[in-house]
Amino acid sequence: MNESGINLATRGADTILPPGRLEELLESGRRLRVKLGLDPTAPMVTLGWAVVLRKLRHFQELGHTAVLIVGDFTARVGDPSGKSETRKRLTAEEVKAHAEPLLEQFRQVLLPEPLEIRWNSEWLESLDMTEILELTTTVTVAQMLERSDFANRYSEGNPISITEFLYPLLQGYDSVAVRADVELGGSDQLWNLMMGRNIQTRYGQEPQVALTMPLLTGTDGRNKMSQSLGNYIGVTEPASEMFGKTMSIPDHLLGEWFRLAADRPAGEVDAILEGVETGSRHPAQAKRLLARRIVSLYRGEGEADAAEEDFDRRFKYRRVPEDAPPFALPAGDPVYLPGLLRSAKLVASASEARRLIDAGAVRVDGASVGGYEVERQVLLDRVLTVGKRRSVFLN
RNA sequence: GCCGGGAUACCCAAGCGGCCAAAGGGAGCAGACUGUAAAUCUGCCGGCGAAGCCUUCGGAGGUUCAAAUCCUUCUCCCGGCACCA
Repeated sequence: MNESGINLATRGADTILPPGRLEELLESGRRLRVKLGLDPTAPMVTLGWAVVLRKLRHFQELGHTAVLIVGDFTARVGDPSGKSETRKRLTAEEVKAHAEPLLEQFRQVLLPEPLEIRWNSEWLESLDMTEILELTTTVTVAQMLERSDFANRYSEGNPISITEFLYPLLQGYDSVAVRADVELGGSDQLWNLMMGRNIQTRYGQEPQVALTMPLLTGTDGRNKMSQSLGNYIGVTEPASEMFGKTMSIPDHLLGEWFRLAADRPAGEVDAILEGVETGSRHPAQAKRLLARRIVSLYRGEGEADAAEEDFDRRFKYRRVPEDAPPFALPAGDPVYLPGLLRSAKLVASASEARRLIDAGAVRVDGASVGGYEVERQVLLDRVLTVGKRRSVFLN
């Protein structure tokens, strides 16, 4: 194993425990089994999830086996990590609805091989009470309560269910089931990953290395990226969306995003940041580069170029977008615009449409519309936009 | 189990018989300025082919010309006490 292999494996990592062990494993020349468990709690892979997925991919690139565990069973238990209250438990149906689309997206980030995809219901569903009791002997209540999330909740008198105590045990058992050498996770997963080590030891296995990645901050620049907060970019989003959303992130996220979202090596990131700091590189230019890198990763360079051109047309030169999806202009003349905007799904309600028309935000081929009634002539084969981001081509 | 406090729009939070589609803040959307950054400023922020009407203030029922506001009841949350240990 050469130096650069270790660099790739550890690039961007937050914590790697125990110290030195990962290097040993990498140098051993053995093909490692690298585990990443993701609970299908939401239907989309965001750039946040992609951070750990890309880390897994790094190991694939080094020839190691990616063992991706779909936590279909654990999603029904509810991970307490980082939570100030009990996490919602998903039903088997919800899990199933999420899992299929997720698999496809996982494959989009990872290499086709070496890849092993496992569902943890495979071994967790059939655990009997004897084995569960066995599992529970590996931790004490005091150890559980050391975790900051539990500690806070306990001291504030908030409820902690026994189910939540079980979660890290089950996740640890996953490591036993797949014989993991390394387990990856977000930095909020460190405790769970360390529990995996305890449990592996209990089952006579060599304990895994725990490698955590920082949690990616969302497009709002404040909270970690999550689907429930709406501050995310999905890996399946169209190139122009990805590009535009990236351009809208606050400047202070540049370094973090270059490193984690665009997956660039530290040296390159430092050079760019230095350029921005010394004024030799404009922040907006750096962000363009970032956006192009991210889009290239998931859509390819061709689409990245096209997305940038589209971005310029739309926002820099304020021209009408070329990729506006078509929408069939309904019969009738004149056209009742609020109704049209609603049925074209550019707005949620006709009331909202009226307000936006009043505010001058609704345009036909770039020209503001004054009233609610518009002649058919004026709309046919034109691009209708609401603000800068929403548009349709009427035909 | 008992006593007390509470539940208001996406979130926080005022209102406590008519002037309430409901103050204020945050988030969000649109506009100005920019670099779709930050900061700042302006407007909007339940629905409806809309001077009017309809639906909303935890659920159900009631009082009243009139209820987010008063009464009854139910559900859930918070504090204290008791029970248990």
